[in-house]
Amino acid sequence: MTIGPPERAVARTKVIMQATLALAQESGYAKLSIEAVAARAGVGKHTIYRRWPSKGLLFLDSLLSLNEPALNFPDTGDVLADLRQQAYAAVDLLANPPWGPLYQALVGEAQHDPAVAAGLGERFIRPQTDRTIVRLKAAQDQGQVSPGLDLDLVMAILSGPLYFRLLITQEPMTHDYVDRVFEAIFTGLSPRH
Amino acid sequence: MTIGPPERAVARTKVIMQATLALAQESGYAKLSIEAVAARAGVGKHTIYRRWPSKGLLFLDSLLSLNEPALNFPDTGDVLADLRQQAYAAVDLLANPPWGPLYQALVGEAQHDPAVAAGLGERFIRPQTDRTIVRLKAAQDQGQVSPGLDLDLVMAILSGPLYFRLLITQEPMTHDYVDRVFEAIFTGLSPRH
Amino acid sequence: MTIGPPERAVARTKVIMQATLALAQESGYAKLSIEAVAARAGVGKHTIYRRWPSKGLLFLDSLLSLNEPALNFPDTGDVLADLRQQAYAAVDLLANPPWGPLYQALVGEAQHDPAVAAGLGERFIRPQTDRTIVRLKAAQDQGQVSPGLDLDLVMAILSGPLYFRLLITQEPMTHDYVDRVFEAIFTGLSPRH
Amino acid sequence: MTIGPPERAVARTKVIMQATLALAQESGYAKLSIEAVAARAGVGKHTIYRRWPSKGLLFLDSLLSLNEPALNFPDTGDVLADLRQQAYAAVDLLANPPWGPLYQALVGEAQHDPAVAAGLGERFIRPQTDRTIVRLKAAQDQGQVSPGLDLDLVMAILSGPLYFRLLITQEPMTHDYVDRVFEAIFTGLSPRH
DNA sequence: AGGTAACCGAGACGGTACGTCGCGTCTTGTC
DNA sequence: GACAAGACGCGACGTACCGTCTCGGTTACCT
Repeated sequence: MTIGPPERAVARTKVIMQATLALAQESGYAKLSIEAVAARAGVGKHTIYRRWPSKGLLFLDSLLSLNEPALNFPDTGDVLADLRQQAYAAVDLLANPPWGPLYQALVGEAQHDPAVAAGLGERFIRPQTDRTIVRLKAAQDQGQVSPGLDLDLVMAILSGPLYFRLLITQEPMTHDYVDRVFEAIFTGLSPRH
Repeated sequence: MTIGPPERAVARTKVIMQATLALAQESGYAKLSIEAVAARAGVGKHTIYRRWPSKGLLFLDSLLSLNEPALNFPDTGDVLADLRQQAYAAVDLLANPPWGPLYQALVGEAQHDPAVAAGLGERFIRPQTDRTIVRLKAAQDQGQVSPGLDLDLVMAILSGPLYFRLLITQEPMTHDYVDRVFEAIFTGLSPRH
Repeated sequence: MTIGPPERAVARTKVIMQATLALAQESGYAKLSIEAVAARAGVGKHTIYRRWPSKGLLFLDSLLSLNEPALNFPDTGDVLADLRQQAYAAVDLLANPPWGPLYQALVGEAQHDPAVAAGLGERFIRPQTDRTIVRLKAAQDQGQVSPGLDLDLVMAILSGPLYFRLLITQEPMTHDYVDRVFEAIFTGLSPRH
Repeated sequence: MTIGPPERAVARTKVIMQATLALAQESGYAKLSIEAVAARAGVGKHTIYRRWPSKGLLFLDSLLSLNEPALNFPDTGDVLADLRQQAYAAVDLLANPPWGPLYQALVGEAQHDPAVAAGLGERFIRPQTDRTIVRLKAAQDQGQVSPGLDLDLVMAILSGPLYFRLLITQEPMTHDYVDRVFEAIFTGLSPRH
């Protein structure tokens, strides 16, 4: 006896998401077309255009509809270990299908379409970052992290090398890579460390 | 009796590059079309297809044809200061038109087109990285950098946060941001530093 | 305690007719759409489809709902003069808005849609013709018209040139044209007449 | 060694005409679509739009590309007999497939689209009329037709009843009908004739 | 100097997809 | 319980580019 959006609409949305993901995985985002999504979903094109203004935002929604395997944000008391766990989880997600290639394409699209960039930022990056920052804040309160440190900056420093690998060098991301990044950053780059 | 590439071909290539850049700056890479480039350049479409196999590679070439303001890679003996200078130069380039938005679009395209990714890697990222590594190697030899350190990894750690800003959060990049990244990385994230 | 059609239904029909006519006059029959009629009339599309099976028949009804200015069919005893009066009246109707262009469009639609052709024949042409034939019959009885003559044929001969002008040459129809047609037909085409 | 339009273009035009006629005969003009013509002709839609601005004009051209079986315009010296022959020929053409239904649809379209009306007038009606008028002029010179008579008007009077039948009552057109029209017009409608 | 081959602009061409419109059918929720 | 509002599958619209393909009209090179 709850009130909400008509079930029909929900069902359409769902089938469209699935068709989008299926086609994106089969042929890649570049060859994805709204026409093909509509055909695959057994849906009129207008039903898609009614919900999404562009291919990019459709794709963003469909990717986010894959309920991410709950990137865990543990708090064991050891902030370094916890961050490493988060990084492992992120790598596990981004280095493997289906997320990996799709996410890469999504970030690519964000460079062409400001609306996608905004959506990606608000709906994926920001929440993800916030949860990391919660952990960092706790560590900061316990004196494990420099008091005045900009925690968004820490996020950028920890994530940056991963994105560099995903997007720029496009080499495989592994736990080992995470380990080496962490070691370099936290053990220090200078010989005296 | 000079030997070299036919001058006309060179001239044509040049006008195509210029047309590509002009259109990309006016309307953005997403709306760029080979059709429009040909029209703007006063050139047959075939003349473009003869030289470039795809829009992405045409765009890559045209961007690289902007002789980058020679990112300088100084060696003053102070490796940290030199790296910072490099970062400043990179930010000056990437944070401002025309390079900034165009480069962002190029990296975006590299996510959709492996050929662009390869070209970008070989012709821009790799050389850039190599020159940085030369400087790091020198520092390493002088004992200013940990002996066993993977210098490609250092590059990733230094560049990563900048790319994160450029591509993910899409916030403005400034010298101040570089300073804060360097301070966090080299002064250390833990309170004891 | 009166018996009759529900008044609300009548009212709704009326507003639909008006909307149809208004749109047809504004944009022409070709651009008329049931969608637009419903919107203009402030009525659900279903309400229209419940009453009319096609755009053509809706338009036919709406045109006939304009109570034609009672084409008069006089009987003054002079059949030629009376027919001429009828022709004048027809021209007055068909040569001027709103009837003129709308009727022309309706006849056009009748060429594409047999249902419209049938409706037009039964509900406009046939009654009109019948009333003319009544007058002709009287004249025939009085010996003013050849006894064996097919009066439907006479109708075709008198109307034909008017329709030719309306539909084929699409030149303006005037009383003068009627006069010239009548003179040629009744005075005769050969010089001996 | 003549100069003219490229053969390829001529060939395309021809195959498009044929596809248009085939589809129009199969499904009727109302259901004809440029999309379907393109598919049937094995041609891109743009190739059609490059040549014709509307479905109506495409159809007009395709109908006229059926080289009409040379409606003959004889001159035997007997103008009445010659006109009757012309009328027979017209009826033979318009009363039978393929011309009949297609021509009817074309005249219908002319009521919705001024461009079609103009084309029809200039490219079919006018030439047809002119040839009839040539015959009438000769008769007039020989004193078989009233000297001052508007010959366009004669054409309207002779054609009108045929078009009335084709378009309004939509009954079959036969030689017999022609005979009855001619008898009524030329023998006279009044009993004294 | 003339002949010929390569190159070029222009753009036609078969396609694919775009984003929009209207069809006729179907919910949904309101009055 | 009738009805406005409009979602829906569908088909077609007219447009934009794709990458390939003629088509003539210069170059520019080689006898």
